[in-house]
Amino acid sequence: MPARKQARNPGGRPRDSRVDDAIATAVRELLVEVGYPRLTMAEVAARAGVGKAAIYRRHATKQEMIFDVLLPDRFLAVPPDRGSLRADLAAVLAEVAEAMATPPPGTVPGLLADIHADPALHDRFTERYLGAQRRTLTEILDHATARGELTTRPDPAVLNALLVGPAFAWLFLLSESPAELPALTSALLDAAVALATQGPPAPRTTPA
Amino acid sequence: MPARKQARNPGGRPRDSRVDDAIATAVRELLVEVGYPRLTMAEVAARAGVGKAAIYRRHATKQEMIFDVLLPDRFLAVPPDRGSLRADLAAVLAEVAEAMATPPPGTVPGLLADIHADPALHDRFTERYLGAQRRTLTEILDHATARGELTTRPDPAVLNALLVGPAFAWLFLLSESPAELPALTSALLDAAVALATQGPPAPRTTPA
DNA sequence: ACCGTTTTGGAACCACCGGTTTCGTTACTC
DNA sequence: GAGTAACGAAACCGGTGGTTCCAAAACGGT
Repeated sequence: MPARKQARNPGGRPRDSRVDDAIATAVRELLVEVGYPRLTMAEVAARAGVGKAAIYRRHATKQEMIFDVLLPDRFLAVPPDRGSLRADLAAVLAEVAEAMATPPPGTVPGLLADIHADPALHDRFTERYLGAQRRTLTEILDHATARGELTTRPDPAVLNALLVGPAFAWLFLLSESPAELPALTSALLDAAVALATQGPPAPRTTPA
Repeated sequence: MPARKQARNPGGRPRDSRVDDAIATAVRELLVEVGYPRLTMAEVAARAGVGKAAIYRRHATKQEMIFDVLLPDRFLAVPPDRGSLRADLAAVLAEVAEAMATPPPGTVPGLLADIHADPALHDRFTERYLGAQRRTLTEILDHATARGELTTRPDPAVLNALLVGPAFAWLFLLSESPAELPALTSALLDAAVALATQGPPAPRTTPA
């Protein structure tokens, strides 16, 4: 049985918050140095200067440890209304792009593989990350609709895939440089907003 | 030192091709049943009815074994000219989408994580997969340019990210159903072709 | 001041994994 | 028939994830 995540204190020694920070820092450093598959719990403990027991008291498994370090609770807050559909989408897309581009290249795919392999992790990811993102996009669409910027209201999931997907493929499938991400997302946003305001493209004249 | 991949026979017992098939089948089955991270070489050997030595005689590591099984040499052949930009793009996109959607959900992210962690694998992936895809897209753009379907010629890597990315995110980030992939890619193609033929969208009137 | 509770770093422990090697056997070429 | 290499099976090794135990230390309640 994995260790519990939250042991409430009616008494006894409180947790040392510097241990939490040391673990998180060690995980981030080791992800950069050895990559996701070669990260070991023993090395995290050694790097952080803590015992393995202190780690397992906070995180049940290696996968959850990395998940917790990379996706803290305060991920994707309520979106501020920036006055236009494009600005709103640019803000959330920039936040997602930065979250994907910050850890070393193999980290996000590795974490996704573990998420797909473990139903419990998959559920946590769905609520914490996808749910928040869906709510954010829905709110952005509400604002755009109120402004009259939309001719049709797209499905949030489809919109999410269309916006985040290219940056995703750019970084992890093509292994291209994060430096060129802003240009890619900017062009993508121009195209998406143009289509959304002009209505869907005319049906093609040549048969498929 | 890992075992060699190709030991040519001037004499001696030839390789049993049924062993190759048994290994590939076992890998595919086990990927479905236990997922990428929990696939073990011992179980592949047991499932295939084969000794571990026979596997390592063909594939140097577990990562390369899965890579070889999932991305055989004959991946992405020369693209037939289907007469229109949309049809050409639809053909290559359908092929890529099928390759991503066929193995179980965690497989592609897991393989990508290993590819990013191992420079040798990364090189093989870049030439075998990305190189072929880049050549295919370049050829498609040549045909479209000759037909006068393009106002500006996009960069193949950007085009690749814009086309494949949404399907990528749809399957592995959002964990949505592969059944709805054709609708997603079809709408995406309509939009992309409309933009490519009409020229880039008009610059936005509201400031960013 | 004392006691019970909990966390601390450190170390030991276990089952298992990836990878290599060895074994006797089998199938093919020269 | 001699030589060679692949075959299935099994043993082996270093290392890993995860669990548990330990004595010391830090806190709240009384």
